[in-house]
Amino acid sequence: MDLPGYHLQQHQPLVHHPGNYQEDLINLEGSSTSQEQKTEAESRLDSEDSCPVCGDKVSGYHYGLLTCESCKGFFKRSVQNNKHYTCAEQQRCPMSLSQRKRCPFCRFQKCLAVGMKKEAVRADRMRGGRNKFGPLYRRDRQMKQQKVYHQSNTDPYRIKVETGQIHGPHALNDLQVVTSCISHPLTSEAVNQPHMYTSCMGQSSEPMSLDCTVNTNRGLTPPSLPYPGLYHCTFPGHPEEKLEVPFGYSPVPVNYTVDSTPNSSFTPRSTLESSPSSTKSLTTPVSQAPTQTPTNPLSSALTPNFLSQLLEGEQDESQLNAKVLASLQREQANRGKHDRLNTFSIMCKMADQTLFCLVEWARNSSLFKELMVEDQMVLLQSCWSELLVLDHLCRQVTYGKEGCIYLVTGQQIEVSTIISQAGVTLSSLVSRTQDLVTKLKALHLDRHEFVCLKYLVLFNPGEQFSSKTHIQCSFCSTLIMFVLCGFFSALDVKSVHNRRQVEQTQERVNRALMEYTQQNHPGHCDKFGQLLLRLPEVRSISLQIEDYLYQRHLQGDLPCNSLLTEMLHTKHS
DNA sequence: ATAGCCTTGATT
DNA sequence: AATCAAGGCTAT
Repeated sequence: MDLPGYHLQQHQPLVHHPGNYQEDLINLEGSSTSQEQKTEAESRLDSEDSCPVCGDKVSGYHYGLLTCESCKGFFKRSVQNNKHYTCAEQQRCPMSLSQRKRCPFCRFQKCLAVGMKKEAVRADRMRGGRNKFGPLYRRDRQMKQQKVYHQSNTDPYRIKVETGQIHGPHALNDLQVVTSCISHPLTSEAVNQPHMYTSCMGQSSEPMSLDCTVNTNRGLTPPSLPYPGLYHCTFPGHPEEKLEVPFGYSPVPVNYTVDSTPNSSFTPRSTLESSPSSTKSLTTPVSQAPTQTPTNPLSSALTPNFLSQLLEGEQDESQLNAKVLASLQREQANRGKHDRLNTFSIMCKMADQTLFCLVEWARNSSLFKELMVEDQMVLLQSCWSELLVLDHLCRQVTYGKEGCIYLVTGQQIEVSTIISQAGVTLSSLVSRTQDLVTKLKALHLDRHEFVCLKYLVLFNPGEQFSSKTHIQCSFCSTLIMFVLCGFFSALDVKSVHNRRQVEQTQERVNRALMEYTQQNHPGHCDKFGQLLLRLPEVRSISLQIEDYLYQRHLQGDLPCNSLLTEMLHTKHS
């Protein structure tokens, strides 16, 4: 996240939406009678006037969004005094005007969850004046007005488009921001609107989180490690529409594009379709290459076909956009008014779903399937964040407009918005990622080259986890993988068993990339070298993202039950 | 510790 | 000069 994008570089999470993100996000208005509509309108007004934390009367914008006077004071005291609360119950205490005093822990968590920003509490205690969030408040107000206007003028059967933000249940730091900006309503209207600002701030929930980086949080929120172990049951957070999970038993890969148009070159194919031919060709020793030298497994003649095989697994972007967007909207719609995902959380969800798709992509790859399951897992655990970054980069190079980040949902967020709201870490990630995007755009990276880079990253036998530590650390992840995959035999994931096989595949892809660039860009003498030179930066960014996400995770900012969290846990534990 | 009201001061 | 969000004060 940026996360690759996700990173949000989330938490793209992006655009913020100033509006109420609660309402905005993904709201389906519509199907209600006039009477119901009136009720909804009333409740909407209520929610706009009520504190997203406790429901009390809002007194103005405080630390990022509209809240009541008491929660403002509570939040200020908590942050200024670096309070560490604990919950005597299950950390799910109800928060209302009458009960807000009962559990400061839950109240503070709620404050963070709805998007109150610790960084808005001044360390120097200077009074008066305005802070850097002033413009946000203004935008939020504008968005709300627009929203009201919109609501009163829209077809009831239309999905609202507000932009929601994403904030994590707790304040997120930087990433959140990124992510957050996601707009809320992820409707098509939101897409392509550079200013999705809206909801982030919204009182509601939106959060804008962004970086809380600095001390604010630390300590306030005990690390809540979300490992409910629910994973194996429903795999929450992942595209429900999937019928299969990665590594599923079924030979048929998930087909996102069931209803997709066949003409897209990105249209994914089922393994059933592709495997027969691809498997053969991929596994076939190079002997067939006529011009090839004995020592070179890859022949020029084979390259085109080889590359086309690699491209077969690529997913159609528009379908991916729609799928992720729909999934987020669905989740948001299923949440309570004050339980909406904040920007950071939305970004994390986006990253999580993207990750899920990438795992699926790998799993459906003929080359990857040749590896033993244990090695597949080692490789994925090792390169997942790099794949996310690469995926994000490709999206930006292909669809991103200048100064904007194109999210996996198809929405766009202005980089400046993210930077202005993100913390140091997140801003740095976004900047580094955008710099890389600029370089790749200059290189005119195309799909073939991109897919080769993905494979090079995937088939990197470089660092593996090792030994017992890994076994322990990766337990959750491994468990999930097994559940998802139906594998029950590989608890002893260590390093790649068949290193040579992985290396040979990597070399093969490398060779294909080299030949491709030489053949298709003869004028660009060193495009191949230039592309490879970007990988270290991808690696670096991915590691920074992992660190960032892990920190947020320790603060309890990451949504629970996500593959993303499990991957992080595996690596960091 | 809470929360309503007051003061402050950069921005508009 | 008016705003208004941030910090301060203080009765409860």
